[in-house]
Amino acid sequence: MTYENLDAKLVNALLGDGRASLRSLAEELDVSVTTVSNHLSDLEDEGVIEGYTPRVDYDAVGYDVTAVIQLQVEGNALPDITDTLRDHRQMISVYEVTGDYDVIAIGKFKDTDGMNDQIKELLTDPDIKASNTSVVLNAVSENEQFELDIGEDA
Amino acid sequence: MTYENLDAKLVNALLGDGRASLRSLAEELDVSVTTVSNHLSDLEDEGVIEGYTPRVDYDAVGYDVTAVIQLQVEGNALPDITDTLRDHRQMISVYEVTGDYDVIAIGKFKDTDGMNDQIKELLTDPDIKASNTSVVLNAVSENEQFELDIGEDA
DNA sequence: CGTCGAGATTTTCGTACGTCATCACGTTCA
DNA sequence: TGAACGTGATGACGTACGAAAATCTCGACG
Repeated sequence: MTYENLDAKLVNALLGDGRASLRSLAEELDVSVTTVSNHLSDLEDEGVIEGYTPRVDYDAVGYDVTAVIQLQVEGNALPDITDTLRDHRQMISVYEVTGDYDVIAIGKFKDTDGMNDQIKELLTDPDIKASNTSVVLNAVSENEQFELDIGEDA
Repeated sequence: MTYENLDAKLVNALLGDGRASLRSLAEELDVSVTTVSNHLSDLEDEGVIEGYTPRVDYDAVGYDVTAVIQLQVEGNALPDITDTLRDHRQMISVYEVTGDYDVIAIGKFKDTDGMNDQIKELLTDPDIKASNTSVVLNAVSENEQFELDIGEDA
């Protein structure tokens, strides 16, 4: 075939417009609609593309405060803590990490009061040994998805 | 009308499937296609929905390492640092924050060597007074977008 | 050891059909 | 008065299917 890395190009094109039609993608990549359809199905089956979402501006709907919460946790309680955090719907990312703290979580809140209430509630857990909360003053970039190198795919 | 919060429901439905057709959305929300089309256009114009993207599993394409980088920066150099970080394509989030550090950035890398190289390069900047890198052992959840309360919209 | 080619496999393509998005219009309902 | 609705027309869209092209496999031959 004429295209070495159609899959990567396809992902990159979709990163530009996640609702682009198969036809417009086909034209952009200079292949047939069928080929786009086949490759896209494959990418979805392989799990490279896990789904599609709108990019919601939470600021615009009243979630004005973002916070980065770092926790030191009793070792054996880690799964419980991370489960709890994940199930908090306003937690957008929860990471187990190396370093001074064991967990880093990022959450969004409607105001600092709501944030304080929720964080205080979390910290009642006796397995949390220490915590540190940083409030985001400015989200320079957030949840960016970068384009793939042409040459890498699944 | 019969629906108090069609906008929020519409956003939530799209969070479930960002490529859903207007017709399927209309059926799901029990309103007409015309209404869905109008509201969706409004949401996009208002900036509540900023666009659409595929959810790419970067693990599946070789970016196995995620790191959280915290920096202390000379005050007047902050804009330069955040600009530099944002322009690094592998940085998915860059926040200016309160607390012990001034900047928290989250990046994805193909391996720890690549990570070390990039981070070391960043830290050559004389305006960076201190830094702390945490490697993600387990991404419990990442870039989740939560559903809106029925009752809130733009 | 290199390469040749027939057959099998994979990939790409064009077509066709039913569905979809969009727009303009007038209507209904609170 | 404004928001939601229905209708109809038009061009675009997604998908299925078989044909065509490219690629791979592997034994045979020089």
